[in-house]
Amino acid sequence: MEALTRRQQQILAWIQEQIAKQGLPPTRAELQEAFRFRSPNAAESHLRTLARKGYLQLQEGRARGIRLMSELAAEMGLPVVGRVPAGQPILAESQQEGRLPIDAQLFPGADYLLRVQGMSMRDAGILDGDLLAVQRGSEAHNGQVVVARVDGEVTVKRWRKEGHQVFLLPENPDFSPIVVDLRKQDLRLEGLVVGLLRLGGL
Amino acid sequence: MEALTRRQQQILAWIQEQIAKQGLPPTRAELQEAFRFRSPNAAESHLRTLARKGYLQLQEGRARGIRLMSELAAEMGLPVVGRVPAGQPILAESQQEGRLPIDAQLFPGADYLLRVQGMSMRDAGILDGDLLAVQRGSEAHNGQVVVARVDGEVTVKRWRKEGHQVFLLPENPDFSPIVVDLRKQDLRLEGLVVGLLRLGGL
DNA sequence: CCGTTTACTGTATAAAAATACAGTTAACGG
DNA sequence: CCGTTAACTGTATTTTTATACAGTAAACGG
Repeated sequence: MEALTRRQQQILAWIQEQIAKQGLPPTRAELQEAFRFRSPNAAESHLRTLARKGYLQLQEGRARGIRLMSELAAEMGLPVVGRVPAGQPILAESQQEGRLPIDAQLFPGADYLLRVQGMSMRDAGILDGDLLAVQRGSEAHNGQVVVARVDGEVTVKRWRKEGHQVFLLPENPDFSPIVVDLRKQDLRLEGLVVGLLRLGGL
Repeated sequence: MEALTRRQQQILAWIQEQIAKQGLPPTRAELQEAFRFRSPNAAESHLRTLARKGYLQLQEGRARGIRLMSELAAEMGLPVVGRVPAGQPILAESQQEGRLPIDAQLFPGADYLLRVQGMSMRDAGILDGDLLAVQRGSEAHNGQVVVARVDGEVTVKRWRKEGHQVFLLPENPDFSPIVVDLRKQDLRLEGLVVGLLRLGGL
């Protein structure tokens, strides 16, 4: 996204503040008043610039027809990803079950929701069918619950790295740890689990 | 707050929907269009009525100057309830930790979020610190996970009723079932667990 | 150096939006 | 049964609001 000048940042920030405080986007005249412009066109052209740079959308002919893009993005919620076939990228359109209207602030940083299959993380309170909020990333600390891909298969496990070996630890004594030798096997860290959602009762 | 007629409820609901979907309160003309009124005054007088009854505020002379009352605004999302002292009602203001911006559609029917204390439901995937979405109600089927109050204490357990006895079953062998004889002891069913939310990684 | 962008002033005007006034019909409540 | 409220129709008239057009001055970028 194209960068903003200091003035443009001030104006965008003020618009965001107005929406938060007043519950309404401002008019050109209100923007003019707030910044002591002597011409409504100063407001108009700032809005056009912000729209051109992709920070907001203007709805023509509508009073207060200003829509922040951040607002639009937040409204889209998070995609829900189901079974991921070996080799397929996680966010492939074909794997998406849909979207859930989740506020971006709820799981900060989350990129998608992954439906859990199996009971290998049972003792960490992660059950079959649960939705995990996943933040994409390729680095993890030992002990974090991660989404990883070993030989094309996507799995959720606790991460432990020691030298050239990675241990993907289940949290269920019925399952065995997966040991990956990075010199011999392919391992890809897809992301970190940053939250969990279970819909419906038990 | 004064009650609304069915028509007024429809109109208020539509206004709320518009604000959520469009990011803007509607104009009189948009309300007229949506409900196929042949006069803008139909919209105007409905708005006045809703304002008079305290459901919204009209800012005169401002385009789209409709503001849902703070109570309604505050009621967006769900309240988060923490430790509930014996005897206190669950939704007592003093016990609320805050609110989380959760879309009503996410956990249909949920009235509040209850923070779990302890590990008695561990094997049902409910861990200490988790948030349970609770639907208030005083009836449960055997096998459902419920929020109940025994002798003033709030607890989360699996429900089983047999005649005049209720078994509140933990899901952790380290804990013992609570057996309540309805003829001798006080038991109140506070609600059903309809979802679970775990914020942050593990 | 010269074209482009930023950041405005100043003046107009058409369209959108709020809002007043005058009615009608049906239901509701005492 | 009669006053009141709800739920509208129909017409007008301001105010707000968006937005076009014509400029200016300074900064920026190659």
